[in-house]
Amino acid sequence: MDKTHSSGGRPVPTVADVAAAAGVSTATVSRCLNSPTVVSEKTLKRVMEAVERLGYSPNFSARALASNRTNMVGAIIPTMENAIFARGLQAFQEELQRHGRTLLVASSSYRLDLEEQQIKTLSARGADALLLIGYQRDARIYDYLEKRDIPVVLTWASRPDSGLLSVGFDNRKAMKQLADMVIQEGYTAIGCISAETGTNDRARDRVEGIRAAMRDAHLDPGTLQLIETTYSIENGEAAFAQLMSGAAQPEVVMCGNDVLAIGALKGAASLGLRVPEDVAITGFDDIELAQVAPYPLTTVHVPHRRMGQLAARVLVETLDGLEPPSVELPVEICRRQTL
Amino acid sequence: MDKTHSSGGRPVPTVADVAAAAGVSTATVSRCLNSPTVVSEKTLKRVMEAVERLGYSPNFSARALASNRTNMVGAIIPTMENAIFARGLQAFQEELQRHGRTLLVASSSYRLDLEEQQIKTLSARGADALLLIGYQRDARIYDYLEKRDIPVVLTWASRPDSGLLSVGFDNRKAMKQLADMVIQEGYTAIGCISAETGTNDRARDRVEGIRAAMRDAHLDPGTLQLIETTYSIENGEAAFAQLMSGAAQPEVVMCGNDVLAIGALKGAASLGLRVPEDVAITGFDDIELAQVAPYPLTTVHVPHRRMGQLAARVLVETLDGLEPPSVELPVEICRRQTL
DNA sequence: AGAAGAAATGTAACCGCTTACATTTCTAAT
DNA sequence: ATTAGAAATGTAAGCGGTTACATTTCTTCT
Repeated sequence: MDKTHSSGGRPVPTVADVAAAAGVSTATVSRCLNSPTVVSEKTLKRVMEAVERLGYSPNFSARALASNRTNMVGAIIPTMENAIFARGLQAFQEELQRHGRTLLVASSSYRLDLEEQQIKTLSARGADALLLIGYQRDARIYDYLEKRDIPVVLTWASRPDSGLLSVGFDNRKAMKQLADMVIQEGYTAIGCISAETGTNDRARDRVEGIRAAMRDAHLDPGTLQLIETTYSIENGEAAFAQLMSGAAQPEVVMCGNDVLAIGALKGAASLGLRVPEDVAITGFDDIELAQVAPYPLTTVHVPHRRMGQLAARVLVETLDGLEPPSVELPVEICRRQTL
Repeated sequence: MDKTHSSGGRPVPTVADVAAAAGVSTATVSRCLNSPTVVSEKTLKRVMEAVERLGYSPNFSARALASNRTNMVGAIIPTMENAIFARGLQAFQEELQRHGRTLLVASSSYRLDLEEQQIKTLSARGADALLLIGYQRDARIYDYLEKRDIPVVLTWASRPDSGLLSVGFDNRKAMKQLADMVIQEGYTAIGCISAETGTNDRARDRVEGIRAAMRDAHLDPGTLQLIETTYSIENGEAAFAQLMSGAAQPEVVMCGNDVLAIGALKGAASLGLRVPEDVAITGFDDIELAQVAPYPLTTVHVPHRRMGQLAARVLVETLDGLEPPSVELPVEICRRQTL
């Protein structure tokens, strides 16, 4: 297929065509498009008319090659199926769009090896900058990105003293706050359903927050009944059933996220347990589901949208040569009916 | 900043470096990477070792410029916040990834003008192909894309006879099927909460499906009580309240999607109405929410994941020069407790 | 009017890769 | 051994922009 012609149409115009049409050099056309201020009013007008008339739009790859910037920003998230990531990503994308950048997406399925692969793919694809979730990954990856001058923003976590740019919140502190409240209410037999803590720093930090609260209250953190499973309502339900069938039934089940908590809630219903009278349940994230559930869920509200938006802003500023500081966003305990 | 050097590191290697290291020409290096079969076993090995040793990875923009393909596929969806799009997009992305393509994302916020702008942006960014939602848009856009040889797949709808490639389902038929069932159950006073039908062909077709069912059953489609609103639980609740406060209260409220239906369900609860005894409610999409709602929702199940995956497959095939046919996916009525 | 300096524009090298075409090397048949 | 044809490799011309540097055209001041 002849790539300069579409079926029966005329060739796609290039700078040279515009330059010829406007009677100027290609350099001037380029300047009109990229820094209109350095060009005279008159030529600008003439060139822009030619651009309009020919329906010219600059070839992206050529521009990227010559200027060494793609204006694309990559995001690597575990999965868009999780509403929290979808929401954060949407806000991220909107803010990027506002700044003339385009979003490249890859997903890791919560696997560190796949994430590393995606990081390489997206940087090879020319992403100018990257958004990543959490902080846990091989140090060599950070080296690789630094060597390539690809700025990174970490989200969904906060590492103010790591030297890495982040826009997120403190998972440990947030969960500890919730656990403090739980313990304050008199609960001592605590169960926890978490995502896998081995490969997921957010999950690990949250569990750690519970343990810290227990220590503070002179409860033995060793008594925490922890079940790790993967993200789904069904798994939450199964884990809940398992917890409640153990020797020492917990009085409260703290879940690593709302989806697992909804599963626990379903589990309680099918075991005929009243919530919170027989067993209290808490979540994390405050997704839409949390408020619509049979019992409105007590959970931790995370400002996902704001996080995505700020992450974009911070990256764009970095690309513009500034050095914006990391941001730690506040979270809020939402006490509803399950505790 | 010196782009060939990172802070203190060595320059990023190019084909020329690899060629020199392996003692071959740049053409041979390129061939090793792109069509290893035409190169001799021995040189291939030598070149790949050099690639490995130098940590070479081809410059994306240069490759795109020279070969006129970016291996990026764009998707323009209303918003990722809607779980159905997030889910479909995730499947789309996974399948693209499997075929060595990367996903570019833009969002239109359900606005046709923004969508058009995004289409232009993504094609200017070099997207090799595009996924779009629905079929309603200016004919000139299809011309534009055809002129640029950018294949498109339409999803979330089915237009077998339009000449456009689509992987989707028939919204009208699906909703009619549900409405047939509703009418079969003896309901005649029908209300409907829909997304805006003016700019959303899926919404329009679904409402049309209800009307068609009414006509078939000799009910006057003019009696359909329709409220249009935008996507959110709150709006669904408000619309429901409005419907029920009218002179002729509907016996059943059919909603354009599950989110609106959940809102209606909340509305019913706060009005003290029993579902389905006092008023029946139906949804559309079968998102997770539908099964967890206070009353499990009667709705239409749409195979979002499968749609996203097939859309990717069809686009990749098209890019590979094949001419895959459009696909119309079956939907399934999920009768649960709200009807 | 003439000169100095600023502003606008032009020239052409370069970005890193692919690929058409030319050349060399190998294979196998005469 | 020779040679035609196939296979492997090399040469170099783009791809379509950007931008450093050179040149021309304005201003403005003496």
